[in-house]
Amino acid sequence: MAHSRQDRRWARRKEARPAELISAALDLFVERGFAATRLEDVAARAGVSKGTLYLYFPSKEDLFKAVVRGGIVPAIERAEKQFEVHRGGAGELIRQLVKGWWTSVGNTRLGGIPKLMISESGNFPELAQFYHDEVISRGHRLVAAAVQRGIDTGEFQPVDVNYAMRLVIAPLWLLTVWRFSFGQCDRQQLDPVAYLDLHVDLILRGLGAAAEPAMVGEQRPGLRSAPRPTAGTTINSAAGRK
Amino acid sequence: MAHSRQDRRWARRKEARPAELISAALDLFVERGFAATRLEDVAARAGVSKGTLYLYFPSKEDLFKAVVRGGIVPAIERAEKQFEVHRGGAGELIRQLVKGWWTSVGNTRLGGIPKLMISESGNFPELAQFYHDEVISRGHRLVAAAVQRGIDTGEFQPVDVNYAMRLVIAPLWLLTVWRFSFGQCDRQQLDPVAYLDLHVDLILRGLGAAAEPAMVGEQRPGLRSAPRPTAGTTINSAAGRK
DNA sequence: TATATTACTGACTGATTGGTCAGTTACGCC
DNA sequence: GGCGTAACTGACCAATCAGTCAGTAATATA
Repeated sequence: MAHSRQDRRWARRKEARPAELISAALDLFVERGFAATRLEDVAARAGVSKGTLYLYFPSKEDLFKAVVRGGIVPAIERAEKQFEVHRGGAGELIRQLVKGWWTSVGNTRLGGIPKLMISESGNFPELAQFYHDEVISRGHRLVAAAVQRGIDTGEFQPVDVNYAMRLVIAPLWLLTVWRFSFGQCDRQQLDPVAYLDLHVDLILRGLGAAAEPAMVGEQRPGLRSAPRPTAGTTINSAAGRK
Repeated sequence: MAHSRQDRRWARRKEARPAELISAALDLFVERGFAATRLEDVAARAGVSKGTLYLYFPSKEDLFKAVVRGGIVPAIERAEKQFEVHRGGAGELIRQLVKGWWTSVGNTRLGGIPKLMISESGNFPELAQFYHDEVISRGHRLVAAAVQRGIDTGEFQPVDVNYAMRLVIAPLWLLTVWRFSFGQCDRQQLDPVAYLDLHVDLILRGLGAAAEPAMVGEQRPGLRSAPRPTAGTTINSAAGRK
């Protein structure tokens, strides 16, 4: 044997390198932003030299693209599946989509990508377009379809779906973006799950068919206010947790 | 006379320089981000040379601070005045605060600053802290106080004000951030005023005291659903505009 | 007009870093 | 064992740009 394991200065690992480089790049891009991340650091974190990085990615920009492509697209596809499978009220669907987003994006390392994309969109219009077409517009379509379904069944009021959809996702944007920007400045840590719960409670209540006196008796089963515990308790459940 | 107006290569304008430099820097920082903005370009846009810029601002970072200080802080102070002066329901107060934000920040050049701060917060923790203390936490306090007032008067349900406050402002963040990130990618232009109107309609409806059958008869005067035109019409007013 | 003051200029420097490539070394194959 | 291939290294190059400063010219003052 020419080398013991310790002697070996490096090993050939052609298959593993790209994923390891992308993972390292995700960490550093999210942590420092695109411009402030040095490729030498990315390479070092992946356990290789800068030259090796350039064997797999022709430029810094291409590495950036690979990070975005690899991380987010699968998540949106899972959400689309979730939508197709769902049987039940639109309100419950929206609740589940929000929850799914939290577990598969918001609460993972991927949560840094939205903020990263916002920050760098100006300097990479082409990449912004890609992200918009491949992720954002699909997400928008999904949520808009859920809202539309609620309107069609009479569960929601006939609002403009395009605006309502944006109001549904706005707090999700804020949550991720916040964590990677002013998260450190905020002394009080808020519980993301409680925050999202309250958001869904409020927005569904806001969207819900008017609770006019005449309608109280003939509320549809899907309507949010009845099936869950007392509205006050539910909405206020956020207050209990620290 | 030594020089005609055309001959003169430059003029002494000590008083005007800082404001002009800050204005130029605001444009370029918003357009390109902090790292990608070259000070030579800022100086050129302000009609001076790079050396002059350094006569007024000791470093790029200090210039950045000056941009933030000069632009946003006065706006938040105006909002605080608005709060103190207001007489009327909490719902109407929130509506006015949102409207005021739109006219004095969202719909002006200053609208780019929130996105700028989000993007650069990671690389300038000290500045992020400054912005957080001087702008964000004051804005939070303001909106939280408005929500609290609504709860105290019984106009709103007893939700956790800290979470509700964030839900009130989330769509405002999204609106400004969007314009300076994916705004170009979006083919459909949405009307910000209609968007904000719908937001306020929905969130106030969501926050509103429960319209339980028993309570319908004894709604307080401040309650949102009755005083405005039919809920359906109002909420849907967004749909009408293009 | 002459002189002093200082706002302003712009070429320069030093540090950083994206990207290159000639050389080195692991490893498959005979 | 030894040979060929290609994965990998790291010193190097070139471009960029924040920040400097010796010099220039506008203006105040006398």
